[in-house]
Amino acid sequence: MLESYSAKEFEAKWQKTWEEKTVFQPEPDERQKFFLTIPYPYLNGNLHAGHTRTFTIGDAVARYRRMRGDNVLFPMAFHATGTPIVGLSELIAHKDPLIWDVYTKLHGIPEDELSLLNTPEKIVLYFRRQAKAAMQSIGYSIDWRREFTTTDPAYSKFIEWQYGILRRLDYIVKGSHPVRWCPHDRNPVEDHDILKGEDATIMDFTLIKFRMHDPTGDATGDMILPCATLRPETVYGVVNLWLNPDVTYVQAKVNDETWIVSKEAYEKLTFTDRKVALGAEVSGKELIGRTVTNPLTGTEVLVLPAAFVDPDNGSGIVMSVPAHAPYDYLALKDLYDKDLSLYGITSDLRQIKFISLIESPGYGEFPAVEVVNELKVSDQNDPKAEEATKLVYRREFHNGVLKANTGKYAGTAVSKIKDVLLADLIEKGIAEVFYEFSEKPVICRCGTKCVIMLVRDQWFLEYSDPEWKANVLRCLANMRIIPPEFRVEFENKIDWLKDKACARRKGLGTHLPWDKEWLIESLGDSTIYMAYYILAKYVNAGMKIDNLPPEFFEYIFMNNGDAAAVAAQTGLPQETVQKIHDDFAYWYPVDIRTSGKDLVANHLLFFLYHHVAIFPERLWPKAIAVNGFVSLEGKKMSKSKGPLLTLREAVAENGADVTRLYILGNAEGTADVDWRNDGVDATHAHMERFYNLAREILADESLDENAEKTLIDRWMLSRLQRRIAEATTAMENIQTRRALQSAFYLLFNDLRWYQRRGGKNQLRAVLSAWVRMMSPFTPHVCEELWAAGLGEGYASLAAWPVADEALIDVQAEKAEDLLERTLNDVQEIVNVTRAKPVKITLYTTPEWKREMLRLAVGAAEGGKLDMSALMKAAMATPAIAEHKKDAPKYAQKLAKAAHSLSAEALGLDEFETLTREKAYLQTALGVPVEVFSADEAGEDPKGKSRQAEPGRPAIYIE
RNA sequence: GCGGGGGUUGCCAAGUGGUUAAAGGCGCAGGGCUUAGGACCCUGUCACGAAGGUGUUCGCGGGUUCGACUCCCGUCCCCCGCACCA
Repeated sequence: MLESYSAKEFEAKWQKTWEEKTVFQPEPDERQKFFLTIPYPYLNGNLHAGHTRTFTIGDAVARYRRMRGDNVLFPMAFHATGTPIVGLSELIAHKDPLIWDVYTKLHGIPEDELSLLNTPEKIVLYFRRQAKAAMQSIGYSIDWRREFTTTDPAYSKFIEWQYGILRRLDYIVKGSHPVRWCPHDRNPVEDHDILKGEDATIMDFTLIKFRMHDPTGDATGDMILPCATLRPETVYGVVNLWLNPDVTYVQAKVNDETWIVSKEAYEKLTFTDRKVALGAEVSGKELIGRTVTNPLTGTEVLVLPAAFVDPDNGSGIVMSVPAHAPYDYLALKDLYDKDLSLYGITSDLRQIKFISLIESPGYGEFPAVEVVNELKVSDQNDPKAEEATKLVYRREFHNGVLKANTGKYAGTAVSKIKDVLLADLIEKGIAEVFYEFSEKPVICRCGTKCVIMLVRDQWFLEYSDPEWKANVLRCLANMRIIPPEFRVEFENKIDWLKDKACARRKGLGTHLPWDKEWLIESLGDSTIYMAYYILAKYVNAGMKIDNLPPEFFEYIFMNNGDAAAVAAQTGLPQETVQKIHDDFAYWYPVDIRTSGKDLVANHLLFFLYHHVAIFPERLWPKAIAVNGFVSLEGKKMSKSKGPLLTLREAVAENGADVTRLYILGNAEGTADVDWRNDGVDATHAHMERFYNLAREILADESLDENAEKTLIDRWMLSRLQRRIAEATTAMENIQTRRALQSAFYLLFNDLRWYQRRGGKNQLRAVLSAWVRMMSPFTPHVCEELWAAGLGEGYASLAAWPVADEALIDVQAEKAEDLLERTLNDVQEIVNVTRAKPVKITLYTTPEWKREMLRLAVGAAEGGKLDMSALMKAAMATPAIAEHKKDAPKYAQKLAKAAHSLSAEALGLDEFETLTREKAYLQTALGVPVEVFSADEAGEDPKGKSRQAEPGRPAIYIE
């Protein structure tokens, strides 16, 4: 009896062996090096199936490269800088019920352990241990001598050095930017801090400053009525202003001006960089009926009442452009027959002429009017007014062009005008920017309504710098991007990237060396840390670098200076300094970084930016591979809401190899893997079959590899070469699914056919290649099998098989094809006729049809076949001429298929093949089988032999 | 809205101009394995068909072509990213 597939036992055994025998701890040598990195995980929870996918892809690639003879460095570390861990420790300390649930149920942490994690340090330590154990439990070939955490003091030293360089290069500048802000917490809010309004984005409105003259005539008494708009160009079409008569407005000192805005708007202004002071309240009613001056056109317009004006949106004052804005048109229309004398308005509002300023195809003068009529919007309170607004906005934005009445902007596309105009208006002092949420309200987890805060004197990484950008694009152009269609995505994102705030007040991390109040933002400290892996080995071995000067780093990483000088300055042995320097020179640059696709627009971009800024071109990264996510039974995984599958759970339930095989075999590239239990079970069953078959082969002492190779032996070896070639190509392109299809599933089927056809002597040779091909994917079971008699050393270090062209045997493959096709044809006839055959006769093609096919293939051109020419040639061929009765019919058939004619079928002696395999055919069909050539058909009761064609024997079933 | 990816036979998923009714897996059905089997092996799985055939399919609607799942145009739907957050 065979031992059963006991993954748990031997997986642990091999993991221990790898570690004890330091199998994956590379040192520089004469081999080609390969440095592979994967973004380290953030330590605010356990590793889950998403991490598992990215890491396992990386591990498979590392193992594959290793087996191809490269000296592979695959290190791993842990990310802890930033704010979430601090927040988490507080929530755990307070036993926040939601967090408690998430971490006990989803992350599977026992309550007593969780309750101890009440400081950031304890969390980091705990999850670091968990993560490492999880990674070891799935068998990653990581060099753990190099692990570190981003909160290590030595790492901080490295980050300080890096930021010193960036500062020196003038890539770090000061500026201000708007953030979502919680007034209660006095802190920016992140997505996961938000209770409601998570999708809200910050939109920049233009405030256009309409001027209300002081009735006393003193210009210093003028007041500003700022109108917030997303379409500043429409200032040319303003015919009145809207105020809500039921809203309380306030006067406010804003810098040196007096503004009138809604109370809500005033509150928002206090969070901007303006100097503000609250003045008297003033009701909307009082202002209605006054006139104001359009600051751009100088036109005087009336302030009118409208209910749609929301005091909590913009300034609470709206400019009215009825030609292009449905709400404005509707509100004005609503006033036509109203008595407005209580506002002192007696003029006929119908006299107000609309001003059209945008030309767009499909619309006339007043698109707003047209759309309102088209959608039958009744009034400003009709929900359809919203739809009408969006419709006009969309069409005008994309297709609209400014008309002559916009002066120097005439002819500009609406889509291009905003930034230009805004800059001009600001320059003229008649407009300002005002930030507003796209969705409201936005509520912080503490229950407070969030505002937009303008953070001043913030440190920025100047990613918009044109030269820096150009260098990153150049770096990208020389890189390999996998999958290739993601290259354009990278290009777009580089183009789009703006300056990024790189310092924070809160959280874990490294202080800015020149401004200690600030902590370096955590994405910014994770950009060139792959270089630090080289150093980490020495730090872990006891070297102290906490007080090392920049010169040390300069020498190690930039080759500036010399070992002797650095040794003298630092007190380190010169040998050590030299060794680290040489290690770095050997291992760098990064040969490939594999990552989830969520990091494309942030981390991976910064990774390129910082490498380009700091390192010389020869040390820029060589390749990036991007992969998709993992979903669970079709549902998106969520760390905070579930469902969640942790790496440890997956391995505990299914074993390391099955987990790896499933995750690598079910999707590749940016497609998501769907983790489904029935699929995992099926993978488990396959794994077991593989193991059992392999054990059977290993136990079979009758195999004689040196016996003369039969057709089926040659076929098997031929197929094996093809599978090797396919899997190799796939692995070169990091297509794990495709690689596994060939290396595992299809090869499995090939082997089944081989055995079914009586093959056996090559089983061991096939198994040897098979186990080696599977080793990057399912390393434990492969070690187990390898050690059971396939070879010396470790499967992990054995040579990846190389396809041997000489073993590709086209004849053997064609013969097997013919056999399989013939069996299928017989089967089909049997199915259709529902006959119970007692004897089957096969007739292989007559020679003249082969001649005819040969002629036709030669004569076919551009998918066409000239029948008369073919027949002429045919009749000139004696072998065909003898069959002139049947020849035209066959020629016709060939002509019909002219576009796909192939000489394929001519390369095989079908009669010889089928005769030789008669015994197998009889076994497979279960009845006696006779084989004739149609040229000597013998007894042919139904004349079936006439149907025989090249590649397709005629069949007669009795 | 912008950018990227995608919609294939019950499900997952290959396939980018002809050898494709369309790989492989799962599921399902039938048979075998001389007790059982959720183990293994074989067969079938779009429809019709008493001779290997024919018909209809690849989100939807058009077009190019001798020929399209594959190319072009339009349209609908789904997923990811849009930042200061890891």
